[in-house]
Amino acid sequence: MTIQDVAKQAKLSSATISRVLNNDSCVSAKTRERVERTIKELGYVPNLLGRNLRREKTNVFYVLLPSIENPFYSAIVQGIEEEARETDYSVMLCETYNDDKRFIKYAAAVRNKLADGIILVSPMRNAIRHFRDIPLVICGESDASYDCIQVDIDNKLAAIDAVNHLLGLGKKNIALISGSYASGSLREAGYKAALESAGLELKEELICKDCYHFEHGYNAAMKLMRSGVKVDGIFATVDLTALGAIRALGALNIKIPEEVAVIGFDDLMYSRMNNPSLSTIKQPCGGMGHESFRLLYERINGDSGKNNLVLQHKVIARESTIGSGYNVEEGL
Amino acid sequence: MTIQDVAKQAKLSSATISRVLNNDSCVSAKTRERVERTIKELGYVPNLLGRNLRREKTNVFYVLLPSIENPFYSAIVQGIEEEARETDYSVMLCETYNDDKRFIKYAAAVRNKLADGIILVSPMRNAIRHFRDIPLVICGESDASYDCIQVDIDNKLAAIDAVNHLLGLGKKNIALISGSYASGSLREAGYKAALESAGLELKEELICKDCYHFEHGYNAAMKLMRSGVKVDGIFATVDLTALGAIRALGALNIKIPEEVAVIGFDDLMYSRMNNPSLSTIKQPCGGMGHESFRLLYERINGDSGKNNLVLQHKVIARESTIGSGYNVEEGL
DNA sequence: ATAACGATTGTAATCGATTTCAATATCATA
DNA sequence: TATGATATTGAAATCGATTACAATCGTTAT
Repeated sequence: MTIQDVAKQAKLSSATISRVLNNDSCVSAKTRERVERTIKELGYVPNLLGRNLRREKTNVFYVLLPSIENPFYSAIVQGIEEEARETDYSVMLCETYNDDKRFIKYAAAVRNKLADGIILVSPMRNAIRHFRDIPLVICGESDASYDCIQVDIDNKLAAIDAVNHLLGLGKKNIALISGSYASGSLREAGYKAALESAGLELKEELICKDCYHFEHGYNAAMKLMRSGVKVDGIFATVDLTALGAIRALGALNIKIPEEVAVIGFDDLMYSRMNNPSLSTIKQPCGGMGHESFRLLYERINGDSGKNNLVLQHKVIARESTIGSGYNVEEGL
Repeated sequence: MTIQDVAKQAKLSSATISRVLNNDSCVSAKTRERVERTIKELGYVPNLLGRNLRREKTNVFYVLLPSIENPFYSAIVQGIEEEARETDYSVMLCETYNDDKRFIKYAAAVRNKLADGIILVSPMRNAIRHFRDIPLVICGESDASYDCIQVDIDNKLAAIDAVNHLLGLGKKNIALISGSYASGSLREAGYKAALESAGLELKEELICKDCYHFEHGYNAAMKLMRSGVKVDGIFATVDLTALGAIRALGALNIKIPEEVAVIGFDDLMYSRMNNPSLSTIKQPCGGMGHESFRLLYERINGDSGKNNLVLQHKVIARESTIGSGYNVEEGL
């Protein structure tokens, strides 16, 4: 069932069918109707390979993310999809597992004309080099040194806000549980800046690095609390490690937030479900998705100079810092 | 940069270049080498639109899932991707949000030759009809009435095992928190069967229906406990609602598992992180992914009769049923 | 030397759509 | 009626690869 079959059946040329399909140039109302009827009769659907080959365009974007396991990405993707729905573009999700082979493969797919561009969500630093020659937007984990369109929040400022929230509760011995990716470093910088502004001394023994997963946060908090150093607050640069830390504090029968207050970063779906619910920094994930799509779309369809965006974050105070002051049921 | 350019540069015909690209028929070692050198020199990559158009095959499978927000799917997808890596197939993830328009769109994409087949993960019952004429495997949420390849566990048996686990702990008043999708009904059937086998009376007031999210579980448990009915165990047909129930019990200062034991279904990543950690039924997600891919692959590349698979589930006992008998650190 | 054969390479058709350019139909005007 | 302008349609080239078939080359057997 091809456009030729439709043409034959309607006693027209394939050119005319194509014009109808594309609302193109001038086709008389009569023939247009005849064509549409025939198409419906035959149940014809255009072969997009043929079309895309001819048009040199697929109207598909790839969204590359490390893994769908991390629910933090879900809201970003949803934002992207919402925006895509307003256009004639489709979005395909691709897991990279931060594997170079995957990056190369998907970059090649764009060069091979299977997609028009890529939105790279939270990429590792070394991933960027594979995409230099490809329409690209980076969403999260941005870096001033990248020469491409980027959408992110101000991670340093957000970290300052998080630490200030703990300081505002009267905490003075605030530990950091951090990872060493691009925005991790910025958040660490924010932690240090906030302590300095408050006139507090920076203690190396309060800083735990290389923490990415629940277990890392658990172990880091265990070590901190058993080390004998005084700790009354913890800022974890991702919620996952904050949740691990809370679990460890619970195991040690330490009262949250009275003895130790905990704040995370990301606002995972599970952070409000946790017991105690986790205070955190909320990124405008939906907005980041929207803007990422929009910028890539504009980059490809004409009007766009390079355009980096910085969106606004928000402090979410829950039980892990303000205790019973937070109403669980209301939060649900 | 097309195959013609390579041909011109190497002073050969495009046919020969194509043969080299496809390890096809007989090309002399000398020319093969010359071609490969030229390809590398020019940095040529074949246009897959042209190739796929000619071959009438894309070597792409779509994996349709309701939303990546639910981390339960992540392990299935990972299994699919692992298996795909062993072949020359690519996998594209597509969110459906259980929206008919999405189903239609992706089914059309296969008819349009943008992909060769679809793995439908946990589809709603009404989704199937859009795919009747398309190479399809259903992964999870299977149903005897579907006429297509399916991979799943024995949901009824798994539910029986879950309830038996509670019964084994001496619980006698077991409530059900359930949703009404295909496997939800099977799990409900298992719940009833287990009670019957144990000679226990089925009490309608212990059954809460239409629960899918955390909030639903929370509200259901609240209602149960405040209703005055005696409850000493809860079986929730998905972990998300089990976690909600646990949160509610906590808010009511009810001791878990001494007063009420809770078991869920799915083994989300967060279930072991929860406080108390959640006992649950673990599905062999990776295996389901593997098998789904393999069956679709075989369906498309020849040797396959229809082939439905039932894989083995497992009971995971954690704090929410066996209390401190479960070692947290070990579980991490 | 030549026919026959296999190995290698080239020519041209093909996949299914779009689009340029040319051809025809339609209509108004002189 | 003839002319020109405009609206509508068709023929054929094109996108970039694959592949059936034909053509060429080198080698061996007669």
